[in-house]
Amino acid sequence: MESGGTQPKIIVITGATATGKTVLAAALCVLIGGEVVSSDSMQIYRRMNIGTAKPTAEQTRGIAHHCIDIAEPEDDYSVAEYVKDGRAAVLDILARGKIPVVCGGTGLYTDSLVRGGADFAARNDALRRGLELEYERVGGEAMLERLAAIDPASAEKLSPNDRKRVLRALEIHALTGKTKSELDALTKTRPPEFSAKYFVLHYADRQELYGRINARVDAMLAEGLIAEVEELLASGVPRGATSMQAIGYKEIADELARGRDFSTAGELIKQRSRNYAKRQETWFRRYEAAERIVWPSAPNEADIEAAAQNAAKQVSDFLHTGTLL
RNA sequence: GCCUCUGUAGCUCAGUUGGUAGAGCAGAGGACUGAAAAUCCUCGUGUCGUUGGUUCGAUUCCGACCGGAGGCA
Repeated sequence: MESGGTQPKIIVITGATATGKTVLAAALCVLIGGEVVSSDSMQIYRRMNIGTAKPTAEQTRGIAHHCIDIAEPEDDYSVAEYVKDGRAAVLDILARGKIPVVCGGTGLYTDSLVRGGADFAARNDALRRGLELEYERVGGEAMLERLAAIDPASAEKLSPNDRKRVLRALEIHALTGKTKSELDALTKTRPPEFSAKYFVLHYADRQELYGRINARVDAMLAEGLIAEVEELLASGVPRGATSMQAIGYKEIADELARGRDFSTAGELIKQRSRNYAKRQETWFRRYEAAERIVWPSAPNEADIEAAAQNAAKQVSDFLHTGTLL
């Protein structure tokens, strides 16, 4: 792979919710002269602070954080925009001679940024609406058959119930004349835009993770998550907005409209967060070359500092090696 | 005290006109290329409340008992 080696190098810190990404990223940046580029699909939105566990002033430790608070909750932000915004932030950091540390739990955002490239068609709302109506009318089986006729490779991997993906594949074809599998193949053949060193955070066992998540949800509720959601709704953010699909927000919004039983809603939020963390873990399995950081069962400041020191050393090795494939 | 309904998977409930049972949710695992904190796929043995009876055979029918809900006094 001698075509590699010219890509700018960046660092990635990821892990399921509540694994301490934010704190570690800041500690690492302090040591290596880095700046954080968030790859979190919900911290993007302004006025959504408590429920997205946005880094607090003392957590950032004076380190610049990019791609946070860059959209309004009523906007429907997406990966497409993120790749642009994140890329711009990374290049800017690099241009200033600093090290970009991409930190966040949204695997698609992280990997899309690293991979780069924008061969795909941007989403087209009018077209998508039409496809959705069509899906309602003829059903998933029929839509999947339609996809199979033009792009059998993609169709084979999808379930007729996976509405989003079936429609997106159809949308890509309608917009570009090319199939999704063709475009996928294209992006796979060319090297990623950035050469990234991944660190993935874990707890020794799942129960530990779940306990952390549960405690964090309780803390969010205590810090005023309900009021935060009420304010968003009062200011006119529609309940169907992408931002309102965030775990913690949709459950509270539902409860505000219904019984106002916030302890039940809290349990639901914990459960959904646990489900989400599991999905994240599944996603991270693909990072075979990643450095895994496993926390001791009750990590304290010293543990975090030690992990940061260790990571800093690996970052330095990474930065000084020639080509990495 | 009497009457009615009810007791089946961790939870909510289906069901078997008698041949030992199945959905949703939870849980576990997996996928994921511009909506991703989203979306989707796979995995279901549990004394069918307890105990007698009828029967070749009962979770299913009958009786008693024990929980639960409602009604009448």
